Amino acid sequence: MPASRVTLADVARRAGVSRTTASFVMSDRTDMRISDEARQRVLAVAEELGYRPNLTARGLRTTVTRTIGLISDTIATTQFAGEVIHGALDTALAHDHLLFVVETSDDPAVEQRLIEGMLDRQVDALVYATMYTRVATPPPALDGRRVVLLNSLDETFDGPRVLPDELAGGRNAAAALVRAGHTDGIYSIGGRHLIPATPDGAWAGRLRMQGAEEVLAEAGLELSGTVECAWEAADGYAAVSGLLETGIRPRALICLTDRLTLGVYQALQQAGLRIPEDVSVVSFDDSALASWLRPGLTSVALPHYELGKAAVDLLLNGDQSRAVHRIDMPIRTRQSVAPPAADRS
Amino acid sequence: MPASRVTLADVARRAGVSRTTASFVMSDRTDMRISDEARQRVLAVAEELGYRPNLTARGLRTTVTRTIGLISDTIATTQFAGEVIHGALDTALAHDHLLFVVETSDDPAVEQRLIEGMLDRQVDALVYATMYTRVATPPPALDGRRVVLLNSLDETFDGPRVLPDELAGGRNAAAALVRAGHTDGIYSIGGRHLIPATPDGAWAGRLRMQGAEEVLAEAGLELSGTVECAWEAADGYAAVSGLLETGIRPRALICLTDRLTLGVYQALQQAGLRIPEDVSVVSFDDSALASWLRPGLTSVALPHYELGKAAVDLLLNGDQSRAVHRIDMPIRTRQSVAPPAADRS
DNA sequence: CCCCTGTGCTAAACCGAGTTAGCACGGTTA
DNA sequence: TAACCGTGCTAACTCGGTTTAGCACAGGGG
Repeated sequence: MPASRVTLADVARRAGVSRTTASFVMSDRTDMRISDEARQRVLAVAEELGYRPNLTARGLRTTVTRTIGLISDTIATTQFAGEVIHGALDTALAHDHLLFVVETSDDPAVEQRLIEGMLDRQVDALVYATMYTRVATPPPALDGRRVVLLNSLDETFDGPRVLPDELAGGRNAAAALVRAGHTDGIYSIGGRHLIPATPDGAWAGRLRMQGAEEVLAEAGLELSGTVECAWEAADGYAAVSGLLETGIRPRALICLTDRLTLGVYQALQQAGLRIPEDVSVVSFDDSALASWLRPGLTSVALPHYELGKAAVDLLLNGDQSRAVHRIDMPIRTRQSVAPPAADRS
Repeated sequence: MPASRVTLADVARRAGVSRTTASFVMSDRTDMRISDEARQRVLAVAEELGYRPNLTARGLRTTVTRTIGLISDTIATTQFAGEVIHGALDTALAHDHLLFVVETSDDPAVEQRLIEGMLDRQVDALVYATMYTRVATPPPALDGRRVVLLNSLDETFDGPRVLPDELAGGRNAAAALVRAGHTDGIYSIGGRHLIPATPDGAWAGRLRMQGAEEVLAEAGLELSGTVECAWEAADGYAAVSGLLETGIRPRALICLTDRLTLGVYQALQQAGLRIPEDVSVVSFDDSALASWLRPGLTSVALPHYELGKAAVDLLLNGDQSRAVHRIDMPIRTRQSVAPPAADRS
């Protein structure tokens, strides 16, 4: 039974002091003179009764609720949001905050309702997140609030933003191949994501490719080719099948997502090519899939957890500066990369 | 700028009535006599000023916050929690509620802190969820609260529980094969999950197998064999490779998870067997993987969204009866099931 | 003319904290 | 001996709503 909660008044009464005194003791304020004896008495009683301040009441008076809103366009579809929530949650908890988690499904009316709902509950600050990196502008309802943008390219936003460091990620992918000794027959599968929906390529795609090409150039190398295609499993299968049919025998592949790589694996294995003995494969995302594949897929991680963590950290540290925080994309090494076979040089 | 909010007092003043009257109008209470004229005036002013009640203040007085807590053991690792959150969120929103989402990482100390945090914020009710079905008992801190258990087998719990209907799911899987005309060479890969950690099998495994065997028996059929193994990708690969090496040529496989099936696909394709022409495959989970695989995998869905939805529905309908609500596990038909080839009967 | 009933409204208390203003007391100094 | 100061505390107000108790007035009946 939720036996009616112990209030500050209960504590004060039992300790023989006024509510005011009890309040000052509990909030540890030193600008008011309280005898050490009274302080100890209040603390002892609070402990004994298991007093916990009612944050709703406190919130009403102080307008701070120790609560943060996390607005996302999508939660379910991808593993993305799960990790972001996880990172945000852990960080919030470390600072004694809780999270309202909310999903707009990219519907402005829903978004409006959800934001109103959070403001009605007096959230202290908000993370405005999107599932994948794109230009996402927070609605006017958030103007003047403490907000951090997660995964948004909105340059006009006047506050901190958190983004994955895709350029460095691209460099990490190529560096793994260079380190293994690859010098030629390196192909990119997926490329910049030059499909009708994104004719100029996806932001992530452009930066990943740029990073990869930088590293190759620094080693005096270059890509033998790029298959531009969409980033789904079927596209990876088609891309590599096509490559093999033209007689090309790649020695290393930079695939732009793990999903894509699922198809790539199927195409390579169907053609009797062994990973990594015949062909090395690096990918991006480090999704659960990367560890399920055989051999385990070496993949550059999208730092979802760290993105969520960084966003909440910025909010709780009160950082309102207009800066872009790029989060490292570390490579998770598994078994899909090996030195090129000597007999085929 | 968050221009200081419009309060009920503002509305009352402008409408020329007392706060009491304004309050009664806004909360649409009929037990107090308000002239239609006054009512209209208040409503018009509220609309004009864009009045929104401060739910913190209301919560303090009424102890209802229109806020629900969702406690989960894990969020990030699986797609599970994402869908559960999604379903819970949608349903909460439909009833003008918001969700605190929280993850315990199965650490009782963390769980305790999180529950205290939610109670300090006066949540109205809570969903106590686990990532996969197991005996999970809510801690004493939740005694006497409105709680729904999601995915827990705790028989001692005195309230509603929500579970996937695994027995019906097992029936659905087998029925798909029977419907396609399969009569023999049907094997189960994964079985009851009889591994050292779960020597009696997993709850889901037992029910899925029972359901499948029921349906086969009703059609006068039976399994040609079961490979008991763990439910990861590598196990699926090993299981089917092993089967094929003994000279067995299965005609249909019931695989107990999509992950497992990923390995199964690799083993079959490596052996030159075509799906579904040579071997039909049904699976469980309907994860994203099922749609990524080639050919698309027919899979019995774990109804995560519906579980979350049902749990919140029960909470908001005030249902406190001690009942187990089994949620349907519908089969998602793709391309991995076909009639058995005639030439091999 | 008084009493009664119904209508329409409001004053004031309340929820549980935080915060401001100031009081009582003892000791020190002029 | 009064003025002054520091110490230790509390009364009362505040936040923005909900809720209880009851007041003022009009109209009808006896």
